[in-house]
Amino acid sequence: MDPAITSASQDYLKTIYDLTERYGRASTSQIADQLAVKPASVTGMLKKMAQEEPPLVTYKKHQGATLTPEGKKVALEIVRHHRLIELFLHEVLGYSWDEVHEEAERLEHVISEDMERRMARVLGNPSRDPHGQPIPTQDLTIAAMTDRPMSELRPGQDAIVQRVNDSNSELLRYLDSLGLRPTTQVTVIDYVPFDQTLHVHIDGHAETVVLGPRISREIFVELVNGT
Amino acid sequence: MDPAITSASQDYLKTIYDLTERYGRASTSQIADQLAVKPASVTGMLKKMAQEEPPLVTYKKHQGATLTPEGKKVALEIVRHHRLIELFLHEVLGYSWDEVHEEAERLEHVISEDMERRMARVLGNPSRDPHGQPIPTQDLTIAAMTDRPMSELRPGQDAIVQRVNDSNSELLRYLDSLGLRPTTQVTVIDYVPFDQTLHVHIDGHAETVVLGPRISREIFVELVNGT
DNA sequence: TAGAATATTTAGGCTAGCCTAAATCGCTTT
DNA sequence: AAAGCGATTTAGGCTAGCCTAAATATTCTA
Repeated sequence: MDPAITSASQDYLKTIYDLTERYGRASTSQIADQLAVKPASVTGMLKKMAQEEPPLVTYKKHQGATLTPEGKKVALEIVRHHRLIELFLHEVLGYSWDEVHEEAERLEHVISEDMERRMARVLGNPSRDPHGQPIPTQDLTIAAMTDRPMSELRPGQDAIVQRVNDSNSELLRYLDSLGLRPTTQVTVIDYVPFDQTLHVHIDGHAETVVLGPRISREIFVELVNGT
Repeated sequence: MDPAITSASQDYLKTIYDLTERYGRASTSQIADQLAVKPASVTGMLKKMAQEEPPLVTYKKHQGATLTPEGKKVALEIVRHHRLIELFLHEVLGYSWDEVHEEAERLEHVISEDMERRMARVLGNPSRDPHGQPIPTQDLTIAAMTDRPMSELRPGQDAIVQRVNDSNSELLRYLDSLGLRPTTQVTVIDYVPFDQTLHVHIDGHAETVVLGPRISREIFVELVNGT
């Protein structure tokens, strides 16, 4: 048994993938934050993972971690598990979109490849999870996203919500109460640079809502035509 | 965090429950066999589990382990998980009855009570798993079985298969090929004391099959009327 | 009742992942 | 160039679960 790939290392790989997607790099302290462990523990774990055979991460002191191609495969495998499970829980077992993440976090490490394929088939080989996040295909390629954070929108622009980060269930419940979900169309009415708030009209709703940057940065949208 | 109840201790509790049901007691070496660990490890683990607060097992040297009421609750919880998952995999994801056990062994430790209830509802609060084993109810009571091992049948007796042990997938495939499943009716044609084989007619099949004691002890049947 | 079988104890070792605290290193930014 | 922050190292400790081997104890069975 060379590699093992424990639950803990799967979490590290997933986190590194995630941070790299979102911020371009994965620093020790960011990883520590996300996994709720201490930076010293992360350093130790990264060193160990980098010298496994085959190595799943590349680690250079003071420069955080990068996934090797094999590491990225493992990460995408877990991401595929996670998102398929989320959709499955939503579609088949009636979970709401704010309840699926926690359950998926535990299940993603224990389902077989067979179960993964069966779920995918029952769901019709879906391409998005309940939050609009793309699901890697069975051969572990993931659709490139062309959307942008809603925080970049400015007054007059129309956009359609594509996806939302899934890990904050309180945020998800709030967005749901506002009617902000994938496919929802929004129009920016106003932007206040001082506190970076967007005043947004949500399609089908009378009232305008005000979104701070902590929220608008977690929502990704696609612009509508030439706005 | 007092009790923890790790995956490992759940496995011990389930095994003790199982052995007690089947053989009336759970000895150290039986537990060790079932869990594929060494007897010395079992002794250590049982001692630790017996002195937790609250204790989940009662342990007396050289007399194996017994479940306390709390321990039995935990065991039945896991059994309920296991059997619901097996049925769910079979009904919803199209697993055959010999494929479900292994997947359920891993999933049973990580699903939430919420997921358990949702699966039960989707399945219509079922009372039996794909092997005919009774599923504990949500309040953790389990139907008392009145069936007997097929090995006790004698020539002339008619019986209906109720349930089969689930852990040997090779056996399950073989039984399936014979048409021996829950609800199947059988008639005993002959019994050979020398090697304890039963010669059995299986309803809907022309040929008589011969079952050795290793097989007939794993199948539980209900006698038909006064045979 | 003796020997066989089963169980226990002891002593030590292992992996996996975490933790702490304190010291130090190195990059970045004035 | 110095300060400050982030990262790293070191040294030690922890839990959970296993393992081994050998000695001993108990219970069962012939």
